Amino acid sequence: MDEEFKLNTIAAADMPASDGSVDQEASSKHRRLSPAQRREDFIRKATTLFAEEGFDAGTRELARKLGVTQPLLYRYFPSKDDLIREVYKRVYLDRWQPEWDDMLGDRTRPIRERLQHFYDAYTDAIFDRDWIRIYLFSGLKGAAINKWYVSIVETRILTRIIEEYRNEAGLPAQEPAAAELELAWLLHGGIFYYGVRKHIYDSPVLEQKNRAISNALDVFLEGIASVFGTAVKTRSTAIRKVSGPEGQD
Amino acid sequence: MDEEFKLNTIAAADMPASDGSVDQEASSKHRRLSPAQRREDFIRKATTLFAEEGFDAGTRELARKLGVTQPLLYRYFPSKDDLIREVYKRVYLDRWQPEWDDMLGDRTRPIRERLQHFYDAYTDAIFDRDWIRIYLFSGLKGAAINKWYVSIVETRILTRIIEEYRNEAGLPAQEPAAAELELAWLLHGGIFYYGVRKHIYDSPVLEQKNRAISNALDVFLEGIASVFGTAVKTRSTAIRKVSGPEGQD
DNA sequence: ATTTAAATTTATCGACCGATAAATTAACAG
DNA sequence: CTGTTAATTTATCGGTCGATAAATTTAAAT
Repeated sequence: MDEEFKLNTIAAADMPASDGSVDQEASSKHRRLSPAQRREDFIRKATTLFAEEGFDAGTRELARKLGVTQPLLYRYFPSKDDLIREVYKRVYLDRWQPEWDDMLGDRTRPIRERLQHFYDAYTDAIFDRDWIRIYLFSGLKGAAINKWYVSIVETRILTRIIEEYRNEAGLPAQEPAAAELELAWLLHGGIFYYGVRKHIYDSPVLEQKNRAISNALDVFLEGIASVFGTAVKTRSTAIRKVSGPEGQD
Repeated sequence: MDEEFKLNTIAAADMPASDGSVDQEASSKHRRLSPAQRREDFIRKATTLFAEEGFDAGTRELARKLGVTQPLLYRYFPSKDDLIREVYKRVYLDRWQPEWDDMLGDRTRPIRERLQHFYDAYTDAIFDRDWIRIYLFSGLKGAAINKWYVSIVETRILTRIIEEYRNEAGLPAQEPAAAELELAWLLHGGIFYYGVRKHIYDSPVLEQKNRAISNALDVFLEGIASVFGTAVKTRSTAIRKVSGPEGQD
């Protein structure tokens, strides 16, 4: 893990969409694009192609989807691996929102509210077919950036969740124990798996994502309160029933 | 999902191991194996090869690992896809233990004990590098057997967990609501993700798997007890601290 | 020892892969 | 309209893929 990665600091670049299956545009036969635009299109289409078929998808199919020929790719990227690396960057780096760091640590608000706010926003960003499939494909490939990102999740999200919980519960501040981190992984992995079921298994999930998260947080916070032997005001609403579509309160 | 799958009913076949990187055996140059043994070797080695490199791994590399030539494969399998289907069967069907069904429904024991027993056994079977990687690779490929298995998890494990919890908590028996099932997925996915971190991300996890499961069950059962507005004796041990390696009780 | 059946290898095919070089053509400057 | 630059295409190479056919070799039967 020598290569250095750096999380997004500003909003991702916003360029024209061009999402159709074969981009032949309106006008004549061979339209010319600016190098920046063409390069952007390659990365964009490569992301969705690799997300669907894996990184073994062919460069010819990619070119076909862009309505260009295959060798053109090599005017913008020295090799297919370089293209893949650019896709990694888009997925892993550009989608991270700097404000997420602040959301979890904002002690002016109760932790329950912070967690809901964070996971609503975080899953809005990552529960995306392209993102989650590229994430798993790259994980299976053993890509360095995947391992790096896992460590980021641990330090910037999970460690913080434990720290903030201990603070709110009046427990002494300390480095989270391995077993405590593992509990944070339980929550995080449980929520993440919602996205896996939806976009990898193509399985039906509870339609209201925020409901699923809300219930998950209730269970988690009430659960660790009991397990830690501490009490913390956690529930967002009055105790009634598991809030789902059938009991629309 | 027209193809019918059938879960294992008896223990998986037990044939000689042959795990070395290149099986050239002791004796002479070209050893001949019985068709059954050779076929078995192909499936076995294909499982670990595909688990590592995905289903795009070449048939020549597979043959090389077995110390035979590539066309020999086609004497035992009509096509590579047929070999892959056999691998699927081994992973998805043969590892399922029929007794798991009974474990969760055995009302002579408290639900906490049943859950620990089940997840200890279940994860012993599936937290295996070959299993979990083949599982995700096939999921990403959209294999029918993967979707089928997800439905099996839902009906045979998660639905039952909710039913048994409701029973133990004295709640009226009823078809689990979608939001309740989603909570069971939270537990299941959280536990499953332990295996993903270990075998897909190659990330360090809490060494004692049963500890991680035990803590997960404590949080889950205490949590839903609060959320459901019910109380159920759940803790396995006295309330002390999150049981981890540091507080070895 | 000879014969026979089948397990295994050698040789090869057509398709596709990533990549390179050279020819072409669109767009723009004057 | 002409000339120049570079975006794009055409043509192609060497390698690998899954798969097939034919030759070979092992092992067992007689």
